[in-house]
Amino acid sequence: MLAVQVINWSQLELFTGLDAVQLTPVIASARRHVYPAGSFLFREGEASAGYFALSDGMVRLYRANPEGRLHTLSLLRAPAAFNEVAAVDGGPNPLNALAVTDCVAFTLSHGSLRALMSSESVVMGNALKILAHINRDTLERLEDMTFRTIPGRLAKLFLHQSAYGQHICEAPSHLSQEDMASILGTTREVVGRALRSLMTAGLLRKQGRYYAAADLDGLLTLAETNELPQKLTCVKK
Amino acid sequence: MLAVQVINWSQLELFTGLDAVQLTPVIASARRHVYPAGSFLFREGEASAGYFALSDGMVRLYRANPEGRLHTLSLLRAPAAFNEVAAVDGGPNPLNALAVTDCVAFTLSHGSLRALMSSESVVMGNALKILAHINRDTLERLEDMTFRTIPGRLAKLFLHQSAYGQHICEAPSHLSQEDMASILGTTREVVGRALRSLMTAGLLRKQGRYYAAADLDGLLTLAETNELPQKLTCVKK
DNA sequence: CTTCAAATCCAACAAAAGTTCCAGACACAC
DNA sequence: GTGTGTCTGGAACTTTTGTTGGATTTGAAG
Repeated sequence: MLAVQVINWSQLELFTGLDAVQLTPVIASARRHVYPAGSFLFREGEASAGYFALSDGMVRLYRANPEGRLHTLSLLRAPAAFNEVAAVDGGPNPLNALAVTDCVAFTLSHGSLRALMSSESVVMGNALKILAHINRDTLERLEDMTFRTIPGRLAKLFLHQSAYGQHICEAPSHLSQEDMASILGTTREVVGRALRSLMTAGLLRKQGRYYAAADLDGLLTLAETNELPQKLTCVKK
Repeated sequence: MLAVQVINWSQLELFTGLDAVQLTPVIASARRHVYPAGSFLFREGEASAGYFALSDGMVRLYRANPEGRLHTLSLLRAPAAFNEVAAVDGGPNPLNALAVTDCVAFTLSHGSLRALMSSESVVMGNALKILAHINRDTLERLEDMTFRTIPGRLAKLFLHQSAYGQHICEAPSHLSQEDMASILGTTREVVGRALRSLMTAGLLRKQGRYYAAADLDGLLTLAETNELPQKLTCVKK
């Protein structure tokens, strides 16, 4: 942590297409922040914290209900960017952002971003693409919650070829049951049960402490139909 | 239907702030379409149908699962606009759009919209606001599905002071149980049960054929906590 | 090696949601 | 009127999910 944390602005989606000169005002208006593990980068409902570019560490974006159950929308590892919605419209942050590890982030206020967007229309175009993309992802999450059972969602999580996009940085095998539960919007016990049933059905197998996908076709079927695929007892004959 | 259907472009959120001159290319690139009741304006997954401005009729935006259950995201009455996400990024339509009644709509292709946005940065700025807003709404829907029980969601639907935003054009009292079910992401029977239990709890009452909100505080409590509020048997003493 | 905290396993139970079924009510066309 | 289709009311049942509680394993720290 002694090394000065830097960030490659031009590889953030919001600033792709800008040359070194155009990036100067971006860098000038960014502010660097450090967050110890367990602290909040910002909270849901608070005034817009602006655009966040994470240069080091890991962050959880989530919502919580009054009883304390979490719904983790994203689990991000640097480099990553988030809070684009509130950065763009200046409204309250839609999510809580918690530092899972010690973090370093560069931020741009809503005002700075607006200025940058109006002087560089490339940035505004990038923002448009980003928001459209977030929209599609959120809608997919909504569909999962509406139509998929928990084993189905779990299967989808294990398929993970960006099934949950860049929103979840870890392979599910390295997530705790608690984390999987909060990603799937349920509780730890239910995830444990689902893991066991997927294993006895042969879709997952245990590698050491962790589960690994064992039958990709089966997982896909489960994710799409909510049904465990029928074993073909006689494939040929 | 003999009258030529027109539309006031400048009162659409995407084109607010444009004067008559600036609106000329918008009008020039728009195309008028007529859809009979029961037909599709566009389908989920198909190539971007572009931006839709509904000038007459009523449209349902929904997703369906393989078993045929519907999730209605919006039920819109003219004037209204939709499919902004696919119009902006040119990707496939995220939802199905079905004409509930005979409809007239004006459309802008992804290409035309892109051209308009690059020549009039006001339009791009408006698009940005719209996408951010849709995002917040979708996220709220997601939270509802994650944390709220069906009676809770139903209570929220009845509160309806834009609880479901401009996405649902009818007051819940005029929606069929089937429609409410597809808005809440469940089935007709479950909605019927929830309606009865809300009525016996005194939160709704029946006015003729329809249900009406009877206890706004109670509905609010239910929507927020998933618990029927405790009747205070002795308020003063 | 011992000890502690966290993560896991597992069973039994409770509650919520989904399903199936059928009987009325109502609206509209004939 | 009579039929026909849609919408509603409601019971009984199944499945899924949530909850509780205790036993066991694991990994890291001492």
